[in-house]
Amino acid sequence: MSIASISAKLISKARPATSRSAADGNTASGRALQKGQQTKMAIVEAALNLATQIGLEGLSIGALAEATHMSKSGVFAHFGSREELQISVIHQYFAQFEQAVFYAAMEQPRGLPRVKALFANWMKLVAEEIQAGCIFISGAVEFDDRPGPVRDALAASVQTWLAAMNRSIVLAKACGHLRADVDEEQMAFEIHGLILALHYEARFLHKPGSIARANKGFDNILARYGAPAIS
Amino acid sequence: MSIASISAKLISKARPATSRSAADGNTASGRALQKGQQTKMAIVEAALNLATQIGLEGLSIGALAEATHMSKSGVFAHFGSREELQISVIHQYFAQFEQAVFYAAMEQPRGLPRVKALFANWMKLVAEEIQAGCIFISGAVEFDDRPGPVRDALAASVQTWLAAMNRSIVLAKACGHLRADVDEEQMAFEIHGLILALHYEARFLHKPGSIARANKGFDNILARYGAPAIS
DNA sequence: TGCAAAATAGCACGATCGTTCTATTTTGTG
DNA sequence: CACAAAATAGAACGATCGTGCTATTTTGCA
Repeated sequence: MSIASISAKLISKARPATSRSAADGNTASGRALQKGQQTKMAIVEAALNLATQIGLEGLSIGALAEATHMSKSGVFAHFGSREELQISVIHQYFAQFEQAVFYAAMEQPRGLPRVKALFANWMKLVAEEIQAGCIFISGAVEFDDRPGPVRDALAASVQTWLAAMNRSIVLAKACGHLRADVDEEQMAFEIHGLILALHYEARFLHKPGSIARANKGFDNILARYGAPAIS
Repeated sequence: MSIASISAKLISKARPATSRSAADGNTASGRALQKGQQTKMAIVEAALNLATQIGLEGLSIGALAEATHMSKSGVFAHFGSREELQISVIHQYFAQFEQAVFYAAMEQPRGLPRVKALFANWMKLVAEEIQAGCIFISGAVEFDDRPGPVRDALAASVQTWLAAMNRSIVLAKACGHLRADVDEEQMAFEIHGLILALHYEARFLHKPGSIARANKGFDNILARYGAPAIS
């Protein structure tokens, strides 16, 4: 059994297939149409674009209706509530994140190369998000003391990703690519800090050179935690 | 001229003394009353408590009026606009931050002891803010693409603090407490990342052990950047 | 103790929000 | 083509928001 399948199972937890129609949920027979699903996907995509810029909380159905050239109620009917819309956006973002960062790195062999690839992909995404904004970061601030299903969905997505990152570090240590006394959680924590500092200093403070500093920070971490033979 | 005075001048940039009254600003003669200032301070303090929990954007005049047992217009008259209220909250937070983190560390001798004290005070504050929330972090997300005077005030406060932190590192290097080839900006960046990771993982994810990891991360940074004699 | 000014309250406004209800249009299939 | 179901639109609701306008109360000094 390959590591890829293990980690894939880890990160891609079952989510309820973006519940079909409105709140009451297709009471009638299961005659499956498709136009609705199609426009729903388009709405979620537009909502994701809006949410990355103004945040999940700033996302309003009125603005989304205008962006999609639809009526408010037309948009609303697809989700049944604003919370459900926000959760759909989170799932959509997670799917894209999973593809761009996680699966793209699974081509690398397990161990240090995969850890490096995960970080590189993560960096690449966040670097793009200096313009667009990252809802894993903005959402954490918006919902850090606002309990409910939106917060739960967001925290679950983030934790799934961080657990996958952590697991790749554990594997790298098991492969002998890291020092035997490495605290994997500690290493993951410090890497997470680099990403957050990049997002903060580049996106909010417009500080130049932040990308290079995050990369340098990762090199420093590897120099400390890497096995002497590899460094 | 002591370092303290230099750094104090650096961090405590002139701010316009919390402009007296409402928007039109005391058109009449300069007869100085005091009751207004007093209640205004109380309002700002209550507003800060609200803002740390629900964010600067979530801060509403109605909720603030209820919290202070005043009328909406009574609260509003002290600021003239919501933006001015938000700016007052930022200045208030900055003043408290300055006192608890910066000035409290100026007692330590320049160099590594002062850098350690600055980080320790910063950690102590953020650790408390795991419950309360930090508007330097939440505000950065809320205003990272919302230009205007509120964003300007927030960015100025944060940059003032980060510059002070940076300066203490420069001094530590000049004192020979850090390696001669240390990139001070890089070191400050990595420290900032530890603080952000702590806030994220502890406040949003409720992950235990985050405080210890941030402290360990700081030790790791010192081990890498510290002068060999001190380490 | 008066009296002007400051401080506060009360009320209403336009706008926007999420949501509900009821048409109307569009879709897919018998 | 017809017909039922799905998809969308339209209008309206109660609530909340920031803000302006007008009393009314409170304050501090002559």
